[in-house]
Amino acid sequence: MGRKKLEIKRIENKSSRQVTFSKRRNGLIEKARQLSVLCDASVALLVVSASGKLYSFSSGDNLVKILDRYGKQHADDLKALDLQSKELNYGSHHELLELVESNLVESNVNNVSVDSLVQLEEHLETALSITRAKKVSGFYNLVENLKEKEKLLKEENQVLASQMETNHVVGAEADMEMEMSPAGQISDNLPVTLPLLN
Amino acid sequence: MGRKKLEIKRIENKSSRQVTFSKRRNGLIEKARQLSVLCDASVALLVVSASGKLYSFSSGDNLVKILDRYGKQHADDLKALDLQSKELNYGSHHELLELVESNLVESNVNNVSVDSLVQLEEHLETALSITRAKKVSGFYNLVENLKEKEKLLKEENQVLASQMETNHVVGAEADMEMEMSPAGQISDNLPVTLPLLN
DNA sequence: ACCTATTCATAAAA
DNA sequence: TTTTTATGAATAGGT
Repeated sequence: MGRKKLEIKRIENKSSRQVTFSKRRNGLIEKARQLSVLCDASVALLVVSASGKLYSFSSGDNLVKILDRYGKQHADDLKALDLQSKELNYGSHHELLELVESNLVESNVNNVSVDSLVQLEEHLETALSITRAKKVSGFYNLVENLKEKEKLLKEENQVLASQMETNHVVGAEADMEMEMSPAGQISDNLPVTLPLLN
Repeated sequence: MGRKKLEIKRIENKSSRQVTFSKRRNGLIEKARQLSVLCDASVALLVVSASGKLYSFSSGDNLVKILDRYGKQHADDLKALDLQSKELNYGSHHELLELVESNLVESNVNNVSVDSLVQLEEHLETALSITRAKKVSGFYNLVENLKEKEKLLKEENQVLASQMETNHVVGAEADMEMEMSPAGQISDNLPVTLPLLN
């Protein structure tokens, strides 16, 4: 939207690249803000210039809230995982965040040593790691359980199948169709409308 | 930039808010892409709709490095989830971490303003959020697949069981032990050393 | 930074 | 949702 149409490829001229970056970055951040306001959405935007400077926007709610919000969509699954109440402990995490915020506010943007900030950051990271690790292990447990169930069900199928074969021999009657369907493949052809077992 | 000037405040009409969200979200993501290409910048954008859907863009693309960093022990699982190539894009996250580290080291623990540290912390949080959100959604997919498998296998069991019953009637022979083991309990007594099925 | 000619994004309507 | 179209916004190139 300028004097000329600009191809979307890396701008070679360094100074105009710099200028464009500056302009478009501001525009992008403003657009992000507008989207969050107009549509009541959570938006987080992060831009790192080629020279390494960082710029960002994040809609009112801090990122913890954004995550929570994303999580609510899957509340039922989380409930199923039983991760929401006891295993996960957002308490300390949250307290840390508050601590950081209040410290930074009270300090009036100075007075706090860089060292203590670094320490706070480390604490934050630790809290995040713990939280994350617990969540991940919860997922892994769920997945393990499901895999185990799957395995057992397949074995059960196996048993039933051979049982049937025995009956075949004894009863001298056969259902050829069944023998054409090895246990490992039957599932692919099953109708999806059969009633579920417990 | 439409037929009318739009005030930047929450759009009350639900359907036009939805439409606007859809359009502006696309526009924002496209702008983010353009900025990253034109100016050789790293950009990460995360949007969560009011209804909880997650949309994101991120410009980096060195997933392999992140995998190393994130933990080799999870590499296989991520591979199994098929998250490593397209869906997940940990590039910017990794770059950010490196950036933060180098910034903090180079600055010799002073010289960095509190503000910029705060900003760095926010950026880190953002990167973590994006990474986490994507990982979580990957897990959900895996879990869904496994549940579906489980369902099909149970149905298969049902079919086999009723098939057996039919044979029973025809063959007039029964294996009492089997009838003592309802499907739901067999699993508890199975050895855990059996080879895993595919 | 500021200035405009242009191109782009998008509000409203379908 | 997607398309169309009229119009307001963003911005490329200059100063």
